[in-house]
Amino acid sequence: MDEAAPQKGTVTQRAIEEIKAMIAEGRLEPGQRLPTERDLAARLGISRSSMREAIRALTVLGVLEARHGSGIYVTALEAGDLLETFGVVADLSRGPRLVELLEVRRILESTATALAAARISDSRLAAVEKHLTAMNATDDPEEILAHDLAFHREIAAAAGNETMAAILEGLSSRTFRARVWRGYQEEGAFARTRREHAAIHRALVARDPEAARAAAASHVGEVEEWLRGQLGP
Amino acid sequence: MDEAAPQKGTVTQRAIEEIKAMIAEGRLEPGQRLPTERDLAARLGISRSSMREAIRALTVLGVLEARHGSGIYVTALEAGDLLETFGVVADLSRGPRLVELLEVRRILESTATALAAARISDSRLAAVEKHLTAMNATDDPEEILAHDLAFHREIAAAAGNETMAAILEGLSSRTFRARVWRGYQEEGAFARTRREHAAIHRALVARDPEAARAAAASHVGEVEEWLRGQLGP
DNA sequence: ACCAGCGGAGTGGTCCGACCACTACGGCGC
DNA sequence: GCGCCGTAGTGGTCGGACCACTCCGCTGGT
Repeated sequence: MDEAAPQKGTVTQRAIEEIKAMIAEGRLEPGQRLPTERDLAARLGISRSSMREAIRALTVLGVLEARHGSGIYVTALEAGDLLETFGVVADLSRGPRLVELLEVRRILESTATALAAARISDSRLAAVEKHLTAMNATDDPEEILAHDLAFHREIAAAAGNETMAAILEGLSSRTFRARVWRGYQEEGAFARTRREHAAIHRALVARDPEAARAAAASHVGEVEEWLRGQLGP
Repeated sequence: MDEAAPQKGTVTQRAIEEIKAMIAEGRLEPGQRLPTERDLAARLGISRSSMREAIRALTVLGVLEARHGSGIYVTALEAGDLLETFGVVADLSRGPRLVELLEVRRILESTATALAAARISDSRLAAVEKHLTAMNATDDPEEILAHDLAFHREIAAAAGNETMAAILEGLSSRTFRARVWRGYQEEGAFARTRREHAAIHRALVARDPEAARAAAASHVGEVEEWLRGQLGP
């Protein structure tokens, strides 16, 4: 009955909510240092072990950062910090869920590319071009993949929405791309990939959002369709 | 037994990666039960405390589920399980990042609504209608919000992409909506919201994807613009 | 006066052992 | 055969000890 100060679930869970609330309410600013583990534990009346579990959980979520010997700090709370865990989703997903993730990526990537076409700066466009040529100049799959990722990363950054860029980054996490990519490229899709990348680049140079959207959607859609085919039969 | 290998970072981090790898490689299936904390700790040659921190972290990420007195289990690894942490991002974001999140929502929600227009079943359409009328039949903001959330949730579910639905769910988490909603509706936006919801519903009934896309984009876009205005001047 | 080096205080990281709270299961009594 | 109950085993919590690292002020030399 006394809902005032009951123990909801585990004490660790309570500690997590407590710290989250402190940040949400502005009692803790990004970059600020927290009291020591021992202090925090004492304040909430729990053991240091339980408090450590709470801190560790928030560390993994990208909310806190523990510096050995120095203290615990709130991260900058940038999109990248918080959405890093998105990569875990991509890494652990399989089967139909992979297709769904690619569908989400197709939607976001096409929009991001369209925005980039309208906003991209000349210097950034040069960076995109650099990765495009580097990608076509080598046969090492590992290197190609790296430039492929950088190619799309530059475009996402040019769209001007850090949150979207962070999500796309997670959807292109190394292991995710590696798993899908390997099989896809084994079927001689290199040439097609090159054409698609070239098309995206042309649309960016032409500052043509709709062409960029179509090219990006088609690019991701090709992989999506291939993967869908892998699952069915 | 003794891994002469170098210890990358903390032992807890290593344990987290280890368990994640077990799942990614299929050594652990969804729903399967893990060895006991004491066992796992012994296998990796670390203390139970450190192993507990690893398990807690993965629990918060929605990868594992600990049942007191029973054991530790891998979750179903459904989109909802893994993307629950997405709500944390929404809750801790502020200022410009809120606008970015709304922009992402606008993109996904408009596409989801378009897909729903083409695929929605009659029974689900009836559910959407139910929430629409219930939303218009009350003046309690709390109740309106609840039906508003359910309205969009039904539509997202009808789009047939669980991953997208889970992301949208996170972007509409209670505290997120509550924070933005409150200010927005204070300015007498109820009438406008009703019109927009009605427009979305009409497009669904007409099975018109493009109309649905436009209506949804406009709906979210209105809030987005309002919020953008709140920040600037 | 200045600066390099050292050392100690304080922090997070790890480990241990004990106990509590809860669940599951099998045996006991009816 | 059924249901109750005890017990073994599990995760949850606690307190303390020690280690590894960082930071900063002090010391000693120049």
